[in-house]
Amino acid sequence: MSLTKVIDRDQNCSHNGEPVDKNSGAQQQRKLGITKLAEKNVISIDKIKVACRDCSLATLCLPMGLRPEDVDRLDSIVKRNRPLQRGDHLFRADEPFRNLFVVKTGAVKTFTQTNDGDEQVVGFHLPGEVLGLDAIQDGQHGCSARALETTAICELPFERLEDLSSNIPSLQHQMFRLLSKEISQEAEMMALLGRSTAEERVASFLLSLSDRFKRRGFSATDFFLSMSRQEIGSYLGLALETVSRLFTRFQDEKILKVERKHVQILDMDRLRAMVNHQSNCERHRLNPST
Amino acid sequence: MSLTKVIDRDQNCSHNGEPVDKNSGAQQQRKLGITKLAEKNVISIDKIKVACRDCSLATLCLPMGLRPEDVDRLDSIVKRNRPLQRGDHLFRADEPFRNLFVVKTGAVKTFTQTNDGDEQVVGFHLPGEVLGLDAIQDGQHGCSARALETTAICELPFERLEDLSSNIPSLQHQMFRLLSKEISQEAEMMALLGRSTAEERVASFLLSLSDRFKRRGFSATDFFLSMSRQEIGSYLGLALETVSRLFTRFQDEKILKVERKHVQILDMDRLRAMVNHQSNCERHRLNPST
DNA sequence: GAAGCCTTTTGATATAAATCAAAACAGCAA
DNA sequence: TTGCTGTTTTGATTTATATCAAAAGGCTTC
Repeated sequence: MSLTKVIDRDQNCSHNGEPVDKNSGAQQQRKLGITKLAEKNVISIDKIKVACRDCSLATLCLPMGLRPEDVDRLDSIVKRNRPLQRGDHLFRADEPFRNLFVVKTGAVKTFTQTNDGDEQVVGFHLPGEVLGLDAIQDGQHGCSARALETTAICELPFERLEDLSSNIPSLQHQMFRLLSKEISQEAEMMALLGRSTAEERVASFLLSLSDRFKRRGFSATDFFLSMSRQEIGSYLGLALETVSRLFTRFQDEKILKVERKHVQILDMDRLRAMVNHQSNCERHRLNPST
Repeated sequence: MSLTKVIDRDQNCSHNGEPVDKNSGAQQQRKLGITKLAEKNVISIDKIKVACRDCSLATLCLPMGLRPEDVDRLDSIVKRNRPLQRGDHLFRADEPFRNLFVVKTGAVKTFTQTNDGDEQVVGFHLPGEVLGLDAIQDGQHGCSARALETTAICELPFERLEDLSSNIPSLQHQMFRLLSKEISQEAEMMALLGRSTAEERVASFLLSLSDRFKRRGFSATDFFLSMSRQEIGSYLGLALETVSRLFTRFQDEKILKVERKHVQILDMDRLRAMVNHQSNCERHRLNPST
């Protein structure tokens, strides 16, 4: 039956479900046997329908900082549909905008079409992250969104959210913060794309994922990528081959252990150092004539 | 006296003052004689203090779409200080966030510091554009802002703006739209930086300026750049030499006429075509083997 | 109006990363 | 199992753009 299949895929494709005990790494998550799988199946279905007040993402997501009664009012407008399968569209560019979406479990990519027809990835979205913010402006989506793996979504009708915001100052404040956060993250990404080397971009990308996983209760050093090298490259403005080569190099340098989609960060400090110093020291070192 | 000097500089450095009659190009703006200058002086001082309801930017700026009485309520919280001189800071990165700023006349750049000490430009802001939106999130500015020329600013205490938003649903809506617009513009910029050639970036940049000038009542084809090649390059992720070379090339190809900061767009269509087709056709044409 | 400073242009060269190409590998279906 | 398909890795080559360098041109100051 299809719900079983959902969970089945979730187990096989990725790890980005509900936060797990921090001691159990991604490896172990993957190796859950059939018996556990059935058990988890039930849990997952429950969790998809869980109310905001009981949701483990409450500290990351929109309800953050709201009073319990306000969380319930917010909850009352949230729609929770059946999970998306890998490859399913959440929305498409040019569709009319009606809802904001929050990733509950799984992962989503957003992308636009380039002139030459292939896609340009503009973002990866993990549990607790909100999609559709760019569409408020002119009432239609500026990018498409697709599930990278089995993904549960909370849907927030924007008009109702606006009404609620008018009546709950702390929710309005939270909305402003949310939108502002998106702006400053994008600005950081612009700086990365405008200035950095391939090495720095890939290092930044990994650190960003690591950090986001950590905040969601996953391992910061051991995780699965739910996107392809192609998609990473598109997001970072690099060729997929460049991404692959850097993964290999980082592995050779004992900074990472990479096995296809499975990444382990072995030397977080050196990864961080790349982001901080690469653009000055490293670069100049290559031109000793100066 | 210093106010005279303000206007004086405004005349000499740039054109981005109040919208002018569309027939008078940037060239003519520059050539205003001393008599006109004095006259304009008075007008400008008036205009700096003009209320939202009488402001020529009302259709671009925050009051857009508000009822007149709500515009007045908004106006009541706006602070208007004396203009900034070229090079003056509007705010600095890491300063606490208290206000949003709207450019009234002039132009502002926002930038961050890179590791190696020099600045990375993250945006250019023309009249009617709002600054500081990225700082709502964590209460401090993530970038610095400096006037590129003599610049008048409206200052909006954010807390009071939030209160007002709670009470004026259409203002809240306008705020959401504003923040969302910033998000989608930044996403577009990310796509540009991630994918495009230098040619396409410079073409995009010029088209964006042209469009924004046009909406502000200035000429779309004849304007002064208030930023240096260095700053343009930093913003577009290019070396200043590359920017200069492309200006020269566009001039050779009769697409532009460039004389230092003065730019005239001679062939808008070809400029547009570059943005639309460069990344596919042009690029592939260079590898006829495929 | 000469001197000095900064910005811009132009030229020569180096290089990081893209592109092209093909092999290796993993996942899936029959 | 075997073959098929799509992804990833690895290698060879090309190229767009950065970097280095120096000249030219404006603007400011004395």
